[in-house]
Formats: sequence, C-alpha cells, structure tokens
Amino acid sequence: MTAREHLEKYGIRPSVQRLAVMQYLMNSKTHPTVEEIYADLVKEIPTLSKTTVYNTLDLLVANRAVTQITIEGGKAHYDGFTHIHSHFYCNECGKIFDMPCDEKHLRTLEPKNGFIIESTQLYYTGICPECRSKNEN
Amino acid sequence: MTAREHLEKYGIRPSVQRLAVMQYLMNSKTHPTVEEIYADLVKEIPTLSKTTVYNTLDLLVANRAVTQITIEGGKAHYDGFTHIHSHFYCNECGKIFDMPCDEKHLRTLEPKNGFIIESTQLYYTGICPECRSKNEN
DNA sequence: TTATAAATTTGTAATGATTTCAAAAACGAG
DNA sequence: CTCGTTTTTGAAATCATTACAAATTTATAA
Repeated sequence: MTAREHLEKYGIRPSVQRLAVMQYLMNSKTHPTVEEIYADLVKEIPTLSKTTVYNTLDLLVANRAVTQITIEGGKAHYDGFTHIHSHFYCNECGKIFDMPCDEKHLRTLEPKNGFIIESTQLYYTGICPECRSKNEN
Repeated sequence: MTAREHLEKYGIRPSVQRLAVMQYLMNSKTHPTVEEIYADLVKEIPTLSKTTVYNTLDLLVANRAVTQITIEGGKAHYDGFTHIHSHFYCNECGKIFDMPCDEKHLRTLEPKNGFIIESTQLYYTGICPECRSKNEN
C-alpha cells in the first residue's frame, strides 16, 4: 500500500508533508524519533518545520495510522507498522526491536470490565542478543 | 511489608528520603508523577529536593523495587505495586488504572530468541467507565 | 569520641523534547 | 480570481529531566 492510500484509508488529507512523514514511517524499521524524522525529511523538503512533523505525527496517531512508542520516557518513537506486534527495548544500546506477538493470546489478556480499549501496547526491556554477546567477551 | 523492609529486600540503604518515597508509593494507588510525589513529601520533609526524588526513583527502578510507567510520553509515573498487572490509561481524564493480568498468559507471549527480558509492560489506552458514562449524557 | 572517607542530599543551571501561538502560505469551493 | 478554510512555519515559551558541584549526613577506623 502506498503512503497516499494509507492516509486516505484513515481519512487524512494527503499534503506533501503528511505524505513524506507517512512514507518515511512505512519505509523505516527503526522506530524513529521526531528528531530523526525531521533531520532526514528536511533534506527532501528544505522548508519543512519541526512543528509540522509534530503536528503530523499527532494527527496520524490520533487517527491510528501510526503508533506512538513511549518506552523511553524522554522522547517518543513512532511506528508505521500497524500489524500486531510487541517491542523490545535494549537497555544497553537503546535500540527498539519489533517482536512477534500472538494476537489470540494478547486478546485473552484484555480486561473485560467496562473499559473501552482503543490501543494495546506490550513491550519488554532488557538486553538484546548483540549487546549480550559483547558483554560475554 | 513496611517500606523499610521493602528497601532492605532490594538492597537499598534506608535514608529518611528513600523511606518516604517508598512509603508514599506503597500507599498510593494513583501512579504518581515526580511532581506529585515531591509536592506531597515536601510537606513532611521541608528540606526535600526534587533532585532527590529523581535520584531515589532512579535507584528504586534500577533495583526493581518500583516500576516506571511511561505511557504518557511527557512524564513518568511510578508504581510501587510489584505484583504482575497491566495498566489502563484513560485518554479523556488521564488517569492510570491497575488492571488484572494473567501471569501465565503473559509469559506465553514472551519472545524466545536470545533477548534477555528484564521487565515487561503491558498497557491499554482508551476510555474509562466513568468518562464513558459522562459522554453518554 | 574524633578524624576521615564515602555516600547522600541539595539547589542551581543547563538541556532537550514538546507545546503554544500568530503570521504566512497553500488549498478548495464558488 | 476571490474568499474562507486548512495547513505550514518559525520563534518563543513551557516543562520534565539531567548535570554538577557544594553541603550535609552517615559509616568506618583509629
């Protein structure tokens, strides 16, 4: 699916900036921050403002076109991959990994008591394989 | 268990300030922020510094005596309730609720592929029952 | 106890992500 | 094209958190 189709699917008007941000997130596997998104996109769109990146991401998140990852307290990461999955945050290198996550099991965990669930986030923190093997040396 | 015992259990020296923070979190069911913890404790300990609250919480989290909740990107909440449970964040009122969470099912979701898991966080966002009934009026 | 070292606390200043806001620019309907 | 609406922009303000060095408290040993 193209970025344009993705935006339309969520009822978001496709401006140049919105398309660029959406496109960027769809291509990215690294869960970028606002800073990273801005730094890369300003190369393509020199007039781009960081505020626009913030506005756009807020809009995308509000319409569930992308997911906000708030594992690191300080700054938000964004994820354009919308299928169900969990995340792993490495305490050593700071990278965030996508993890498989069985949807059926995840669903059985949902509380059933009058709360309306709009989104679910599951994440782990610890040490990734790479940092682990570095430590063993 | 007393706050003092709790600290000792995690190998943390019990200073007046640390005891106060630990005690506060053990009594609290509302997942307070640094600001809230500080504002309340400074009444008891007038010389208390906000930096100390930060230091103490960092220490408690590093030793797993409390959990840091990072649902809201902007600021961290803290949870002194150490049994396994998930959280629910209400998008409307901003309150964070404790939710039951079946440990066995949560465990089956864990990825088994070389990642060393040190902590697990599961949370939902949506509308709480109270805000839901307000909206229906 | 007393001296000394180590751990902890404190307050201020700096940092950095995010928000606010009003003006400018782009867009869309008639 | 023109008017009204939406979107973007940039600068300034806000707010949580971190850095850091001085001051205080606590632990240790003579």
